[in-house]
Amino acid sequence: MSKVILQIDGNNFYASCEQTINPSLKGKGLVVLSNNDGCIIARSAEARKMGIPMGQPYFKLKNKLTQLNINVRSSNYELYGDISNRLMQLLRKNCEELEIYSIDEAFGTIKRPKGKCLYQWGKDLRALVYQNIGIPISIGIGETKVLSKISNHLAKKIKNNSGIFDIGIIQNKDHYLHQIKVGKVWGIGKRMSIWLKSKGITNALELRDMSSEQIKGKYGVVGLRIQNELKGNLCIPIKETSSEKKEICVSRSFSYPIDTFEDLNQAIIKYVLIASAKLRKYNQLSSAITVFTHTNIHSKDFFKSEATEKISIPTSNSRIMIEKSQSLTKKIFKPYKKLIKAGVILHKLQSNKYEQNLIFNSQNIQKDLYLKRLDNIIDNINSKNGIDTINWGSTIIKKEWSPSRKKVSNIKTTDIENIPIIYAN
DNA sequence: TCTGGGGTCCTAGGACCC
DNA sequence: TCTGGGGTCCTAGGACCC
Repeated sequence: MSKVILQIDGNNFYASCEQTINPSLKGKGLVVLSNNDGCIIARSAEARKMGIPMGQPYFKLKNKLTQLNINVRSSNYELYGDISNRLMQLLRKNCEELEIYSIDEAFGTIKRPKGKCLYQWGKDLRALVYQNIGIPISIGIGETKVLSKISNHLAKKIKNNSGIFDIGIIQNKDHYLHQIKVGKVWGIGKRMSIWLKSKGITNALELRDMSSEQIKGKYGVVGLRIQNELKGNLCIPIKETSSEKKEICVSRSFSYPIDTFEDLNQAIIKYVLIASAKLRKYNQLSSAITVFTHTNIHSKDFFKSEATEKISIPTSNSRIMIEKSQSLTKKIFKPYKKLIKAGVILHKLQSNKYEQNLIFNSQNIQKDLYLKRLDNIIDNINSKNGIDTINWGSTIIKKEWSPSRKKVSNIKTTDIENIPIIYAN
């Protein structure tokens, strides 16, 4: 028995989620848009076949989508998050280890009975997931993360293999690695691709067999690790327990450019509240906060601005965070700049297990406790009734610049009223 | 007119220390 | 006036991921 790495992901995840809660969309052209209905971030298989590209701005393709009769949805992250949780629970039951890598993707491990292909095992898991969650998945199997990623890619690419591929059982992998373009290898992005191509390296096979010295010289341990993984040596381990977050970022594009301090300030306060609520949810504290904003990145006079402040006593308290952010917002604001986006980053996160008390000032202890209780009450109410149910006075704002989601599916799996009814024959 | 949001890891270089 | 060598910690920024 030897351990193998599995790489499992939901096919066209956001589109599949929309199809699951609204089966009339199944088998049809469908795209899902990013926040603010900006870009296309997911496509059903049918939309893909019709030639709709990924990541393109919606406005450029609006007419084409209408012509082709393709359905359009704004993203509904509450729904996708809920389906993702259920998917991961099911995968965890069926793997020995599981690392949740993103909303639609996980790495797992299982033991391979000596010399045995895991095709049937994958086929059973796939059927189980489809039956319970309603989402089609692909399964890639290999000796390392990089190889299991390639396997998953082949699982999708090669027809008639039911979304499963096991490269780990193949002795001579050259034939398959040759088919994988170097830019498709996990960890090789745009920059590294350009450099590799300039050295005559165009596919995964050539990357595996190129000079280690050369890649190490240019990209250090990062490059070397990818090459080693291609050779079948495990260098990037499975991180089973979802390690604590290192930073939390909340940022949004506005529905139209803003240029007043008041608008920026209100946006930042709102993002600070969302970020500090997340921090409390993860039982963490932060000791540094950054706020940033910028104008349109595609414009000639692109302007960006950011500022950071340390927090001497790590906290997750909304009010303290708002106070800190206020001076930062003043720093980053510049008049007459057409700002299209702003955000907040909380960093230097730590567990709240060892939270320091304000031992030097008994009045502060009282105030601290009071603020914590207030945060808890607001969090509880908002988690049950929606993020905006109770808000701080400073965030009661004119809403026009808030990101727009015109085509959001109004069905939530978290709301019993919205659960689809299925009639048995 | 309109181009997402949220992360991680690594490295170089500065600040500081002895 | 001359001004070493080695170490750590922190930060900004690059590159990558989904």
